[in-house]
Amino acid sequence: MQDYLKELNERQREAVLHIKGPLMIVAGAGSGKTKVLTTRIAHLMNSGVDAFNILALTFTNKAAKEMKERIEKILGNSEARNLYVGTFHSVFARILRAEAHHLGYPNNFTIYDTDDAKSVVKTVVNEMNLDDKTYKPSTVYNRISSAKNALVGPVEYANDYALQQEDLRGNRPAIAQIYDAYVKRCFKNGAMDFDDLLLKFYELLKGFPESLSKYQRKFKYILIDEYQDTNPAQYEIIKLLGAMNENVCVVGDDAQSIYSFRGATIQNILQFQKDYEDAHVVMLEQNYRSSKSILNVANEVIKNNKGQIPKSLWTDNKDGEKIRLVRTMTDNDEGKYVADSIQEQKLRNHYNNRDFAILYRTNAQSRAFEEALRRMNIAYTIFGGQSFYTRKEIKDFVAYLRIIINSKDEEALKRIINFPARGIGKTTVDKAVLAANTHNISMWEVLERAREFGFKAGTLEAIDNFVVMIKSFASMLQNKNAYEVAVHVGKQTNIVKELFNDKSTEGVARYENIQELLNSIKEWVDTQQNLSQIDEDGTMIETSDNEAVSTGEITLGAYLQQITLLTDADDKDPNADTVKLMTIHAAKGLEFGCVFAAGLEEMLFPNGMAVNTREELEEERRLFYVVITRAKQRLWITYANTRYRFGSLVQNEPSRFIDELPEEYLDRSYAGAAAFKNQGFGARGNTNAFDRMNGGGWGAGGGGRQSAADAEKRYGAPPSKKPAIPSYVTPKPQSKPVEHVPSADFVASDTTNLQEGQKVEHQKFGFGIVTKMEGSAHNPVATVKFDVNGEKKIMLNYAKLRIIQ
DNA sequence: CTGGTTCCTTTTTTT
DNA sequence: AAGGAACCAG
Repeated sequence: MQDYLKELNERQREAVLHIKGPLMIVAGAGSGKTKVLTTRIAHLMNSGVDAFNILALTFTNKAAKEMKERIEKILGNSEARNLYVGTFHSVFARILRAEAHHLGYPNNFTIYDTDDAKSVVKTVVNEMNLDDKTYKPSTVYNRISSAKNALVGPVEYANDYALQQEDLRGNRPAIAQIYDAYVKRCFKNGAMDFDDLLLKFYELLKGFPESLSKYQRKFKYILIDEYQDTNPAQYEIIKLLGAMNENVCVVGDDAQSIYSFRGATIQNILQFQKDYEDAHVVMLEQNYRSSKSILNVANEVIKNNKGQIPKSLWTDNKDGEKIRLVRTMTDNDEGKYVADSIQEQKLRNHYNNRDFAILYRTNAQSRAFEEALRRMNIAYTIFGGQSFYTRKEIKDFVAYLRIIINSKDEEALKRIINFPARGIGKTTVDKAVLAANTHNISMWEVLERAREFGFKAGTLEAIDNFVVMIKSFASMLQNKNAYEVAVHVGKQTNIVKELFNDKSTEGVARYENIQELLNSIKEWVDTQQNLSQIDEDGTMIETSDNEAVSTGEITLGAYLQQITLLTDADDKDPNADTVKLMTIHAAKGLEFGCVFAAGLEEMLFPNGMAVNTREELEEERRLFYVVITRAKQRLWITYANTRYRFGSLVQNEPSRFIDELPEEYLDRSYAGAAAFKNQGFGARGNTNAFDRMNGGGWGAGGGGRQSAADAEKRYGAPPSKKPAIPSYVTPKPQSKPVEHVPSADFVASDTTNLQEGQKVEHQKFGFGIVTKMEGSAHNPVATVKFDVNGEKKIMLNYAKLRIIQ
C-alpha cells in the first residue's frame, strides 16, 4: 500500500509529501498532474487526515469522478467516499442548500441554467419597456455573468466608470438597471444562476462569520485542480476558506488557461506566491504523454505568448512521427479525409476506435465528421453540445417537478402552465405576471388566488384545474418517492401518452428521452436510498429548516439540483471503444493516441471573435497548445478552403497558427499539400503522391488564397440554393373557397353539443355535414364535409356555424 | 386561443 | 441548416 510513492518521480513525490502549508504545483501538459493530486490526497489520508476534512475542487464532474475512483483504488477501501470532491458549482450548491436561509433564500432554491437565466433577462427587459433587440438576452446575460464572476454587484456595476463607458459605447446604458432587476427577480423566484452558486457562497462566508469558521474548520485541507481557470469569485472563496489553516494546494498550468471568457484570470496562478508568502512551489516538467515531435511543436507554439511562468517541458519518449498538416477543399472533404485516415490507421497500426479524437474549436464543426464517420461505419461519440437535460421536452417535463419543489419558480411555471395546451394563453400569463409584480407575490400565488384578480370564468376554471393538479402532485410527494410521482405526472398530464402517439422520428426520440429521464430519476431514487443508509456526512451538512420535509421532497430537490449541473459529457462513457469528437475546451485533461486538430483557419481558429486584443489571441494560442498536447503518438492538423457557416459557403485563410509550426516536424506530403503550390509559401510547395494518385481529388484546387469568384471559375457555380420549381410540379392546391352567399336568416348556432352527422351551414364554405368531432373541451374542432368546398376543419370557438338539423 | 406559416437570427469556448 | 419568434387565419 505504501508503494504508491514508488510510482512517482522525484518532483511528483515532493509534491505529494508536502502536506503542511500552501503549495503550488505547476504541472505541464502530460506531467502526471492527476496522479499527483490523487496520490497526495491518498497520502494525506494515510497520514491520519480525516477524509471529512479534505476538500478537492475541480471544474468538471468528470474530473471529480475520476479523482474519487483513483483515490479509492490507491487506498483500497471506501474511505474516499467521505471526501468532498466535486466541481466548484456542485460543492457550493450542496453547502448552500443547507445554509441558504442565512441569505434569505429557501433551502429548496432552484438552479437556473443559462436558458432559464436568459429567459429571466428577457422578462425583465420587456417589463422595463426596453427594446430586446438592443438588449439581447444573451448579450445582457453575458455582461451580468462577467460582473458576478468578478464579484461586481448591481450597485458597484452602476458606479463603475469603465463598465458604464463600455455600455454607453455599446448603446446599452440600461444594463446596470437590468442587472439590478434581474437579481431581484431571481431572488423572488427563489432561484440562483450558475454564477450565484459562487457569488452567494462568497457572500455567505463573507457575511456570516460563524458559517465561515464552520467551513474553515471542516475543510482543513483544500486542493484546487486547474487553478489557472479560476475566476475572482473562486479565488476569494478559496482565500477565505483556506485562511485558517493555509493548507491550500493548487495545481495548474498557466499555458493551459483557456477559460477567460468565463471570467477566469491567469493572475490567480501567477500571483499565488505573493498571496502565500511561505508557498512552496513544485514544477512538474517531465511529460510522459507525447512523442518528442509533438512536444517540441507544442513548445514552439507556446513560445509566441508573453507572460508565462518560465518552464521547459521535456520528455524521454521516442521522437515519433512528424505532424501531418493537411488542407482540404471543403469542410466535408475534411471530414472525409479524417474518417479515411482513421480507417487506414486502424488497419495499418492496429489502433482501436478509442485511440482517436477529433478536436475542434466550435461544436458546429462536428457535423461533417459525424457524417463521414457514419458513412464509414466507424463508431463515434460526440461530447459536448446540448446537455440531455436542456432538451426542450426534458425541460418541459422537469418544469413540473421544479414547480412542485419550488412554487416560486416562475420560469418553470411559465413553461408548463399551458403545456400541454389547456387554454391558458399568453394574455392570461401576462396578466398573472403583472398581478404578481404589482402585489409583490409569486405568480403561483396569483393562480392560487385567481378569483381575486378578475380572470374570465372560462380561464378561471382552467387555472383552478391546473392549480389543483399541481397541488395533488405536491401532496403525493409526501408518501410516494420521486420516481413514482414523476411517473404519475407523466400520466396525469398526458405528456407521455401524447408523445407515445407521435410516431414521427422526432416524436419517437422525444418519447424515448422522457423514458430515459424517468429512468434517471429511478436510478437517483435508488442510489439515494442506499446513501442514506450509510449516512454519508449528515453530521455537517443538513437541512436546518425546521419545517417537516418529506424524504421524497429532499430526494427530488437534490435530483433537480444535480441535473442542472450535469453536462453532456457526464452521461457518456469515455472508455467506450468509439472515436471521440469534442471541442478543445472539453478535451482538456484528456489524452489520445491519435489526435486530429481540425479547422485551423482564420476566423475559426483563432476564432474571429477572439482576435481583437493580444490577450484574446494568446488565449486562442493556448487552446492550440492544449489541442497539440492531447496527442500521444500521432497528430494531424487539418483545415479546409471553404466551409458552410450559417448555411452559406465562406472561405477562410489558413490559420496564422500554422505559420508558427516548426517546419522540421511537419509532414506536408498528405492530401492537400499541392494547394500551396505557387502561393509563395516557400517550403510549403511539394507536389505529392496523394495528388498524383487521386488525379486532383481533394487537394488539387491550387488556390491558396483565392477569391470566391475564383473558386467559381474553377469548380463551376455552386448549385443554386433555391432551385427553380420544375414546371411539372403541380402547384400547391389553392384552398380558396368557392364563394358562398350565406342564407338571409344566417345566425350562428350554439355549437357546444354539435354531433357527428349533423348538417350545418358555414358563412363562407356553404352547406356541409359534420363527419368528425375532435379537439379538447376548450377548443373543439369539427371536420365538416362541404358540398362544394370539400372537407375542412372548423374551430368551433371562432368559426360561425348554423346548425340546420 | 391554437396551429401553421414565414421570417430572422445564430455559433466561441462551459459550470 | 435549424430553431425560435413573429404573424395570421380559423
